[in-house]
Amino acid sequence: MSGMTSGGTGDEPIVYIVDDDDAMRHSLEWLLTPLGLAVRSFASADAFLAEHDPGRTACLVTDVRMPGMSGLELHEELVRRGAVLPVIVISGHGDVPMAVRAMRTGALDFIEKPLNNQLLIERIQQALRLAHTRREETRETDAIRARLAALTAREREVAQLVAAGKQNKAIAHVLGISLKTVEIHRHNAMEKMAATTGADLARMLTLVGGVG
Amino acid sequence: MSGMTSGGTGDEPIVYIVDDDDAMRHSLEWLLTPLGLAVRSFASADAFLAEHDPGRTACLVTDVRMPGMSGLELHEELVRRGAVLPVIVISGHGDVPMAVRAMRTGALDFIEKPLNNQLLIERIQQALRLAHTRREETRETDAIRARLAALTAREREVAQLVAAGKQNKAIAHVLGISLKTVEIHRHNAMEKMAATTGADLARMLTLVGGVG
DNA sequence: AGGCGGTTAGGGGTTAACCCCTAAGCCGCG
DNA sequence: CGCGGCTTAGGGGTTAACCCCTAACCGCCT
Repeated sequence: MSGMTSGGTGDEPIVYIVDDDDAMRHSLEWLLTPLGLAVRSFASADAFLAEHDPGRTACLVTDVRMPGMSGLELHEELVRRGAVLPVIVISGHGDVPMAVRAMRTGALDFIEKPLNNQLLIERIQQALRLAHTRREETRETDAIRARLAALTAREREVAQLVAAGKQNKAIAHVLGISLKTVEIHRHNAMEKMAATTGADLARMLTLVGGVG
Repeated sequence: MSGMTSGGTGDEPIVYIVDDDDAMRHSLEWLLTPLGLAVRSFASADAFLAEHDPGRTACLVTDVRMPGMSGLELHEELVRRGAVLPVIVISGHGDVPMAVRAMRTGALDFIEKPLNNQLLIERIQQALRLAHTRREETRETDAIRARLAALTAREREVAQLVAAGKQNKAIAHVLGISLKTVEIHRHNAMEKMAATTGADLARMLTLVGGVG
């Protein structure tokens, strides 16, 4: 469930900025762009949610206090949506409970204004590295999921039983079909999944959560 | 690397309290004990580090400001030591950076004084549930590690190659020994590891990080 | 010196996995 | 209606895995 949105090759990392304050957005753009970072900024959480590309290697820098949806609510909404992009929350009038809430939601950091530019840049670079790592980690599982989706229903059933270490005979008994048929499905599944051995198949399915 | 300390059966969860303020410690004891919770309190981080049982299902409630090692330093030291117990940090004079630091270190929560007893109890119960879950998760891997340690060097080598999906013939070639010998080691390894199939073995070794 | 655990190796047989080929019934789509 | 994809199934052969038994060599400890 990641990385299969917006097929473009746009793989350079991007920094999303969400802040209702025009001056702050521009100031951040002026700070980050010279570093060779791609920046895309939004004046509201809704604008960000509507227009950003969830499939991209990116991080988000969001202010807390904004008209409409707050930065914290935006963060929580992203988590609800299963987003994986690292989030840095900034705030002009933050307090401890607010910071704790942001961190519990999974923010990489909660930074108070006035911003320490050096610290912010460091965090953003850390966030992008993290985004890249997560992307790498999901790359293989995405490929596996894609191949898994190409299996027929029967092949998937057989594949799961194979991955569980059952032998063909047992699988045939469980599914109420012939040993020969199991061998066919097993072979097709292994081929479609590009698995060399049964252990390979098992590894792939557990990576994807095929056991449940 | 967990749960193999202090062999006692003491499996009822315990709440560790670290605070230099006698009144606060006693107040927490009086709050928690009536709930049926085992409580053990310490007046300093050093005392806690010296006397607590790292193998136990437990959580830690620690104040930040204390003579000697602070609560944050204690938390960081525990993380360095690979501890897995959930930590709740409480503070009378906390600020945002302090809260962020605690949360980044992995605290479950950072709570300001005066304490909201109901909230604290809730968090402690959540922490103990989490500790229990983590313990369950490490229980199997601990058992696997123990069985793995009972293998001879040769058996471990063979087991890893088996788990990698290699067939006996290939393993024999790699190790420069006879197919027969591989079969013996394989059989012994499977028996000692209580694995029914090669896939089982693979699962165990990856759980323990046997591939890395 | 004898015993014990680890490593090595073979004989011989059974079962399971894998490979190639054929083939039939079913269902949807052009 | 025929074609293709999915599922079903068998024949027949090769290879690999698994099981039981014997047996040698080495190092270490009693």
